[in-house]
Amino acid sequence: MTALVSMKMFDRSSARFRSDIAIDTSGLVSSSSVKRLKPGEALYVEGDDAPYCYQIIDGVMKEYNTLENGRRLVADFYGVGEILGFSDSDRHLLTAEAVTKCAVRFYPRDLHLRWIAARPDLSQRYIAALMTRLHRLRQHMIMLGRMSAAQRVAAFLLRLAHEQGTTSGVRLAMTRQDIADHLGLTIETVCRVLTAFKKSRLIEMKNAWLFDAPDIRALEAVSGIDLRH
Amino acid sequence: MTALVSMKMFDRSSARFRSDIAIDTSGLVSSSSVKRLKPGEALYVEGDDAPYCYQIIDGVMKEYNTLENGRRLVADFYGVGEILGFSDSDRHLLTAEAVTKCAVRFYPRDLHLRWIAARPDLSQRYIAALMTRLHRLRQHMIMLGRMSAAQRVAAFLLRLAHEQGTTSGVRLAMTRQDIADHLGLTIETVCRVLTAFKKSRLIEMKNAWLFDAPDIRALEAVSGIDLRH
DNA sequence: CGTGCAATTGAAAGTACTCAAGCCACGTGG
DNA sequence: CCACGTGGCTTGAGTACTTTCAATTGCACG
Repeated sequence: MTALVSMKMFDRSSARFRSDIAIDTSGLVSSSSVKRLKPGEALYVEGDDAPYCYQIIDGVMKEYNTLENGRRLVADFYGVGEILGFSDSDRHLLTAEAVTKCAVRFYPRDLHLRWIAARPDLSQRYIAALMTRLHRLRQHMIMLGRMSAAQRVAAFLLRLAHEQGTTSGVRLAMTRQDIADHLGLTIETVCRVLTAFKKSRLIEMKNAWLFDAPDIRALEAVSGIDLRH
Repeated sequence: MTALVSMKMFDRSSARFRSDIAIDTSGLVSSSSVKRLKPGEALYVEGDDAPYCYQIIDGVMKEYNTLENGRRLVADFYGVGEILGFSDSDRHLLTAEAVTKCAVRFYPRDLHLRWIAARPDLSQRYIAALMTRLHRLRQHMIMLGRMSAAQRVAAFLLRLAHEQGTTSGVRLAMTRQDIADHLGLTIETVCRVLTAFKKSRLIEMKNAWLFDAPDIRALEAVSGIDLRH
């Protein structure tokens, strides 16, 4: 009865569902419940108490925070198997919201932490998961600090293709605004770059939320970095 | 004989030496040694094995990585009491280099981890330290993704003033290039912004490495965000 | 077949970057 | 003691890229 979600540290080569952040929570399932969310519905809000940890069972979620000037920064998008809320203090530092229809399992946060603290091996795993997230953030910082709009969008498309394990029919679950806020760009710039990619045959789009990347190498060349380790 | 360096989670109001990342390492001192570094000297290099953890005894260090295109991103600067190398996997993900003359204590990393794993309370602290660093990175991401050059420089100056606990004679230990690479700007832009700040009396500079901020409020207004929690 | 939201496109403006030169403090060697 | 070289900082001019503001188009839904 161990519904193990293995944690593949620093191995994104086959991370179809980004299981590198996932943690084995089988021992906690007994004390968990499931919540369903409609697109746009919030799971928790910045500043809220953080009594629970959440694991995504189905759908895509995003975490973001809103700045004083009304601008937004989407910290990251999360897919099936990923844990949310585990890296915050006792209050959530970000808002989590459903991008698509979602189902999440949740269980008491203190239980999660106590349960982990009691088992050194799990502490290690937990620490490793935090380090993975730290590493991801660093990669993202490089993007925000040192890459052009085209490079950022290319890198983002590559990430999606990679996660979904395909180069044709890759799904853009999030809006252009979400992408823009994730990449530190405006929505218009995202559109323009996508249009430029289409014109130069780097990608093809059946509709606004589905694209093919016929030549991954070319896209990687545009992105200027490769995200493998 | 407990030379405690307390960890003040999420309390930077009195973080003169950013002790929020510091960890009590008194139990490890016996198995540690001290290394001295000249400015520009590397403590470890990206890709190196990570057999040690380091605690800064004196001086200022920086961690950065270099990109394919030769550009650089300075992840962060670290002062007395802070721990380096603890948040990496078994290989360093960043290069650490002395900004000023430095002294660091170092001890075996696996010992550090095993020692921590054996004590649940310390696991918690370690996890908390990782979360603090995660939070810091997020703050920095906001800067890189959503703030103008002037806002970034203002925020950086405020951080230094805050860490050094003074508004007059604040020391810029790092070069303009380091600052630029930390803020995701060019060296020229950093200079121009500093000049603009001088002209508008937001700061005064005796020389290139020492500044006064007579009106912190005004500087905070320019930065657009305040870094308190 | 409207209505409304999201995406796209265009034109103008602004911001930060690139390249290039000048400045200044400091250390070295004649 | 001073010319010279070096490294880091500053400034200027021109350019490229991204944003802003303003329509327009496209698509899903009632």
